[in-house]
Amino acid sequence: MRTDTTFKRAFNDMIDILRTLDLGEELPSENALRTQLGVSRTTVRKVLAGMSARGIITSEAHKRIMREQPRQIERYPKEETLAISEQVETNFMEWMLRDNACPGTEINEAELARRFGVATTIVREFLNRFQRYGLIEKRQNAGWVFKGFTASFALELFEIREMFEMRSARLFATLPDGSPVWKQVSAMRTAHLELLADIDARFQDFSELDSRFHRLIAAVAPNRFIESFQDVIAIVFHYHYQWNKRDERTRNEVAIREHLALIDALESRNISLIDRTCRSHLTSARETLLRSIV
Amino acid sequence: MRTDTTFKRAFNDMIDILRTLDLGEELPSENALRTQLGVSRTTVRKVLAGMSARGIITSEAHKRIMREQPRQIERYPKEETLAISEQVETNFMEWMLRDNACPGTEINEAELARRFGVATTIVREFLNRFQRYGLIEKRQNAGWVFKGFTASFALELFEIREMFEMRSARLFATLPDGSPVWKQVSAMRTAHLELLADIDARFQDFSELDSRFHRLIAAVAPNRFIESFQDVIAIVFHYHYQWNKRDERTRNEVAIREHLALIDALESRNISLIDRTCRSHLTSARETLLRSIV
DNA sequence: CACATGTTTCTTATGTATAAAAAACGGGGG
DNA sequence: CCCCCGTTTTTTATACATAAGAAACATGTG
Repeated sequence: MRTDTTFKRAFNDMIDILRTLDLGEELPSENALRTQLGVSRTTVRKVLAGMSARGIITSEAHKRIMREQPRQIERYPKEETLAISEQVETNFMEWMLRDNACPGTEINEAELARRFGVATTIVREFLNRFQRYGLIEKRQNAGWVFKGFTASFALELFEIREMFEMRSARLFATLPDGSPVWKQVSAMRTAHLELLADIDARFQDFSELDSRFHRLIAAVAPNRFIESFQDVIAIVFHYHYQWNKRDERTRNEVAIREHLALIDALESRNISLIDRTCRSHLTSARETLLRSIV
Repeated sequence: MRTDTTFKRAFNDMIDILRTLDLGEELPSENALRTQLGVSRTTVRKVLAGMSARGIITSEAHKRIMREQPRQIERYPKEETLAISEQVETNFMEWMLRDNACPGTEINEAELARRFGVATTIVREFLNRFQRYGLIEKRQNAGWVFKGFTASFALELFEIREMFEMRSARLFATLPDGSPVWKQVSAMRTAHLELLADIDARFQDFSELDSRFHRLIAAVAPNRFIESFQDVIAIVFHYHYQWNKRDERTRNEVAIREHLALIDALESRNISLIDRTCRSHLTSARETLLRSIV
C-alpha cells in the first residue's frame, strides 16, 4: 500500500553517483551509499538490485562493479519520487490559492480525498498538520473551515514576523567581531550580488535565497518557535507566489536591494540603522503581499 | 469502530436539562435540544430514545413528556465521554511529563499505540497535531524524537510569550475609555479578588483563571498566531503543573497578586508602569517554571 | 576482529472498512 | 410556508491490513 517513492528518489540519486565512477570501478560499500543517499541499507540494496537488473552494474561475490554508464532515460519521473503526503500538500495549496476557496468555505475530508485520488487518512493527516499555518480551523465532529487567504491573514502574519525579525536583527548589534555568523552574512551578500548581476535570467531563484536569508538572521539566537514560524512564512510565500507571478522580476529585485541594505546595516552594528532598514524591508514585503492578494 | 462518546456526553448533559423540567411537562423540540446540547439532531434522537427506553420520558405522537426524574446513577462515567483522541493526549502527556522521557528519547508510534491500547492511526494523528508545541520532531520515514521538557524549552517559550504579552499589554494604554474591554478587565479583577479571598480552598481554580486572563489581554488586538501560541502555553502549564504540585498554593497566590498589579497598571494607561508590571510578572512566572523543571 | 553483505523483524506510510455522528431530504400539521 | 419529526445519505472517527522502508541480527571474508 505504501508507495516506493523513497526507492525511486534514491535510484535517481544513485544515477548521479554512478556517473562519477569510471567503467570497471568498484562501487562504494552499502553502508557508504546509505550515508550518501540518506536512506536505509534496505533501500540501498533495492536500488543496487535495480541497477544490476538493468545491467548497469554487476554483482560478483562481495564486489560490485560499474559495467555501463546509466543513461538519464532510466530516471524515474519527478512525480513518482514525491510521497503521497507531499502531493497532497501541493494539491491542497493549489486548490486553496488558485481555485475558488473563498473565506468560510467548508473543507470536506472525504471530498478532498476523492478529488485528489488518495485515502481519507492522508488528507486528514495533512489537514491536522496544516492547521498550524492559521488558514484552516477544525470544528468538532465535523469538517474544517477555510478561513481565507485574506488581507487580515497577511497583516497578522506580518505583525508576528516583524516582532521576530526585529528581535533577531537587533541582536546583531551586540555580536562580537569574531562570531562565525559574520562570515555567513558576508557569504549571503555575495550570493545576493551574484543573483542581482544575473537577475534577468535567475530572478526565480530569489524565493529560496529569501528564505535562507531570513533563517540566517533568526539563527543568531535559536528559538524553536521562531524557526517554526519561519516554516509558515516559507510555505505561504512559496505557494502564493508560485501562482501569482505578476511583477515577479521587479518584486524580487527590490527585495534583493533591501536585503543588501539590511546586510550593510547589520554589519554597521548601528542599532537604529538596523531597526530602520529591517522595518522598511518588512513593510515593503507586506505591501507587496497585500497588493497581490486583492 | 467509532466510539459513542458524543452520545454519552450528550446523554449526561440531557439529564441536567431534564432535571429543570417538571413531571408531565412537554420536552423542548429536537431542534431546540440540538442547540442546547451542541450536537446533531441524530444524536439528540439517540439520547431521547435512550431516555424513553429507561422510562424517563414517554414518546407519544409528536409529543414527548417527562415521566420520571432521572437519577444521577444513570450517568455514564466521565472516561466514557472522552473521545479516544482526548484520552491519547492525556496518556501521552502523562508518559512525557511523569514517566521517563528524557531529551532525545525516540518515540515509536507503534509502541505508543500498544501501550495506550489504541490504533496507530490515532497516535499518529495526535503526534502530528502535537508537533506544533515544539516538544517533538519528526524524522522522515522514521519515528519521532522527544526534545525534552527542558530549561531551554521554557526559556524559548517565555521569550515568545514576553514579546506577545508586552505587545498586547502596551495596546491597553491607547484604548479609549468607552471600550468594552474595560468592563471585562474590571470583571477579571473581581474574579481574582474572589479567588484570593478564598485561596486556601480554591487555589486549584487559578490555572483556568490564569489562562482566561492572558487570553483577555491578547484579545485586545486579535491575532491568530498569538492565540494559537496561547494554546501552547495553556497545554504546557495545564499538564506540567498537574504533576508538579509543589508550592502550588503559594505559587498561585503570588501570581494572583501579580495579575492584580497588572490590572491596575493597565487601567492606569501608564505605559511604563504597564511595561514594568507585565515584565515582572512574566519573569516571575518563568522563574517558577524553571525551578519546577530542575 | 572489523567491516561487508545476507536475512529477519519491526515500524511507518497508506489504503480500506465500518459504527457513530452530522447533514440532507421529505412528508405532514398548524 | 415554517417548524417538527421520521428516514436516508454523507462524513467523520477509529480500527485494521499490508507493502515499503528502517533497524536489528546473523553470517561470512580478508
